[in-house]
Amino acid sequence: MEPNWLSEEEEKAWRGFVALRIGLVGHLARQLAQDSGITEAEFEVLVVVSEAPGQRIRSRDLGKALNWERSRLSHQITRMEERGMVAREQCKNDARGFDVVLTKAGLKAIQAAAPKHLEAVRHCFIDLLSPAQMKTLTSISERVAEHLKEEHAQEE
Amino acid sequence: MEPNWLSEEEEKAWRGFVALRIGLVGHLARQLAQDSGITEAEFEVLVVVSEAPGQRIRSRDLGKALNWERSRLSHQITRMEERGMVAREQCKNDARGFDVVLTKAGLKAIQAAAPKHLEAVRHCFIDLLSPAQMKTLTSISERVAEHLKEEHAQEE
DNA sequence: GGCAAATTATTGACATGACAACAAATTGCT
DNA sequence: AGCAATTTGTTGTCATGTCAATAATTTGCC
Repeated sequence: MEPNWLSEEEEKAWRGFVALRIGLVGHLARQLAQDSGITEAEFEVLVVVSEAPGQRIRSRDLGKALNWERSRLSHQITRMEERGMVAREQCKNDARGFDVVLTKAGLKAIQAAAPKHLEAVRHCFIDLLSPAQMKTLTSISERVAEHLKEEHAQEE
Repeated sequence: MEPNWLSEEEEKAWRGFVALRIGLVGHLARQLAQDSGITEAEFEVLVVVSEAPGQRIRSRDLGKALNWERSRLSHQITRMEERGMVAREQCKNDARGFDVVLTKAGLKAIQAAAPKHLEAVRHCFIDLLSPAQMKTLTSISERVAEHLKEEHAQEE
């Protein structure tokens, strides 16, 4: 099979994306750890739980919102429970399920972290983009997401 | 501090980027594992080493090319040595240094994996983008990379 | 030459995440 | 009701990555 190598433009776009992902995500993770003492994973969980009605959400739904594997979520919740950020409570209707509930400490943590993280995202990303660039990026994301969805649908 | 929340457009761009990064990278990693039985980290190392003159590169330079931490590279090379893909050899001029050398098995692995991975990158990303989108993405990457570089320079 | 500082690489401990095996409860079909 | 299939969640194991501590060597300056 003769590979159809990337053109120079394509190569630049691909390498750029790879560098962007690694550089930006790494930077934001470090910033979050330094400023707020929490990890990105913890931040993501806290955001979803804190936005849920009653600051309580069923594990299943949390997993869907984050698009995480079951086991990953389970491990993460265990760790966050140990750190006192969330608690597990039995689900009322379904004896299989658990609700993840925000604790006071968890609420404090997310309230302290969110504005700083938002500021970092603005400063290192959003504010660097023109409206046109932002629109293009959104359309790219949508296009790829759509494709991956189809791809994944075919596998089943 | 009153947070300056993201507008709808900004939110879409940011969430889109996050989803793009996770979805695409995850997909490519799985594809690489299934098609070629290697991880992304292994692939990256093999690419750089195989492109180096004599298919040999000093650990330090490999680290710079990949932009990896020392320890990460050291662990990774240890694992890949165990799997027979590369070997360590003493550096000639510098008794501190080691060259990472591609083995026959490593060469085979990268030769088998590269076209498939390239095809996956095309199919799931590059071929989905218009030339204009590609240019915009490149400019976004450059803009953010430049910013992060400045940011990082200030810290020192 | 000689010694402090920088460079290069390794190691161990720990956090995280992926995968597979498992357990328990619910659903759906007959 | 009854039983298989599905859903939900946990657990153990392993691969990977980060951080801090360490060791060996080279470089730069006097």
